[in-house]
Amino acid sequence: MEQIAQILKQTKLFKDVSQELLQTCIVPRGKTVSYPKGSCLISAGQKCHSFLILLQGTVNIMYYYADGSTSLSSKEAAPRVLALDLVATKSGTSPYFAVAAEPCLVFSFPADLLLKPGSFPEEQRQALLQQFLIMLSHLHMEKEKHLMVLSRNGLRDRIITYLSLQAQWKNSLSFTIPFSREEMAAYLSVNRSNLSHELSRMKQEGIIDFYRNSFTLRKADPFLGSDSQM
Amino acid sequence: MEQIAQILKQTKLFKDVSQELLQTCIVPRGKTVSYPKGSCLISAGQKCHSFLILLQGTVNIMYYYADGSTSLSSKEAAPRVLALDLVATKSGTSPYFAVAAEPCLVFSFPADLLLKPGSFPEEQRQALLQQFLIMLSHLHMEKEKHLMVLSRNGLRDRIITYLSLQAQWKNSLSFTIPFSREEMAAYLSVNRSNLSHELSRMKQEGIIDFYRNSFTLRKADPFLGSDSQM
DNA sequence: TCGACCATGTTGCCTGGGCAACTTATTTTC
DNA sequence: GAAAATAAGTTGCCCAGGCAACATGGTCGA
Repeated sequence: MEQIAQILKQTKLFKDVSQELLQTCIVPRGKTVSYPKGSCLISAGQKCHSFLILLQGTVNIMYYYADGSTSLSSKEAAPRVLALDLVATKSGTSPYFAVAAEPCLVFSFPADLLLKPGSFPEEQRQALLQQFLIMLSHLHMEKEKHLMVLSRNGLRDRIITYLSLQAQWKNSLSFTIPFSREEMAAYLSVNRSNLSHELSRMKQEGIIDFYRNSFTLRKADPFLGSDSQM
Repeated sequence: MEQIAQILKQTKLFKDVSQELLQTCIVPRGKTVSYPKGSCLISAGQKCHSFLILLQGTVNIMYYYADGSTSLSSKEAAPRVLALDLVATKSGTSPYFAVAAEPCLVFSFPADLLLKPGSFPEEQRQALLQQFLIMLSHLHMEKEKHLMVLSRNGLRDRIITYLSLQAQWKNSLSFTIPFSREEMAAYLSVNRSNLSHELSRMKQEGIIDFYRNSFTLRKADPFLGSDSQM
């Protein structure tokens, strides 16, 4: 049980909160649920007014469309706060699915513990709200980057935009991405085999180098990477 | 000069703040700048730690790429708070350009007026931060929707996804969109003439009806629109 | 009322990239 | 460590949609 508070403290949200406080104010008011691989932590259309803390496992944030097709928005690994963006809205209605990519353990507690005064020392609560705001804006920037990628039409342009943003974010021309090829293709919303093909071509042309999910940009990339975000 | 406070109060951010308070706490600490059509209120890479309040005019939020191509993220009309998403981040670095689509008048003030205590009655400030959070999450949802649209590959799928989300948002099968055809094409990141063409085809097939920027969905759309967002 | 201008709609050509079918590499299982 | 399973890379076909060039209709100023 103290394990929960311990993992909570590893999240960006709670990093500055004492484990004791978490143990007394948060842990007793939430609950822990485990999800088998493939199950949904959050479904589109569902309302969510609780913070979900991913204690163990990884989840994919995905969009599902009427015709059965899907697309990958992001991949989140424990320890991680989910549903940040949902709890701040009035309705809390999710546009996306959060799917367990591997077996997950999730601790959830009502968002009002943070959003409303009372259940927390007020000063702490203010600090947490501040942190919440920062995390939300961070999440927002991730979406902006994704939009920048998907706004490009050509396959190669999409790849370059994505890799450049990654390099900028990691502040290095060499970096690893969190995706397998298939996931990368889903994130870029392109055909997997074409993606592989184009990557090979770009390697041959000396633009990039890569092995699996490790990439290196070879030529000066179009983005003059100063500091990136956050 | 009181005009400024008056327009400020029309924004979602300040709607619950008295005009007097705005006049004393905000207006004297900010400045007003006018931008000719086509000029940049915010450039990508630039740091922004001020709230920008669009008093008059409209701006396009756009991404610019190295090869000169652009894409349209959104269109904002006065009265409106800009740079919401930037001020919450540490660096405040913008990934996008805010371009005056018509002559604009902008009032800006340091974000710290809200983010840090001192320059505002504390209770008011808390309420404003709360509102800020809601607005940011709203903005975030807009990006989510845009992502859902751009994740679709087919032209028709993109159109349907976009129109369905609009219908859901407006809570009606008939609605107007804020875009001209050209802007709509830019938002959808598709070719304008193909967009027109496909729209016509869809009209002929009885799926939709439209005239200019007024649309009506004819057939049951794939999204079971309950309440949408916020 | 006319002409100029801009937004929207139409047509056809051509290619980028989706898709399927396959090969090769890598990891897992017993 | 061989077989099976999974992930990555390769090839070719073919059509959706980018692009250009043009047609139409709507708006505005004189």
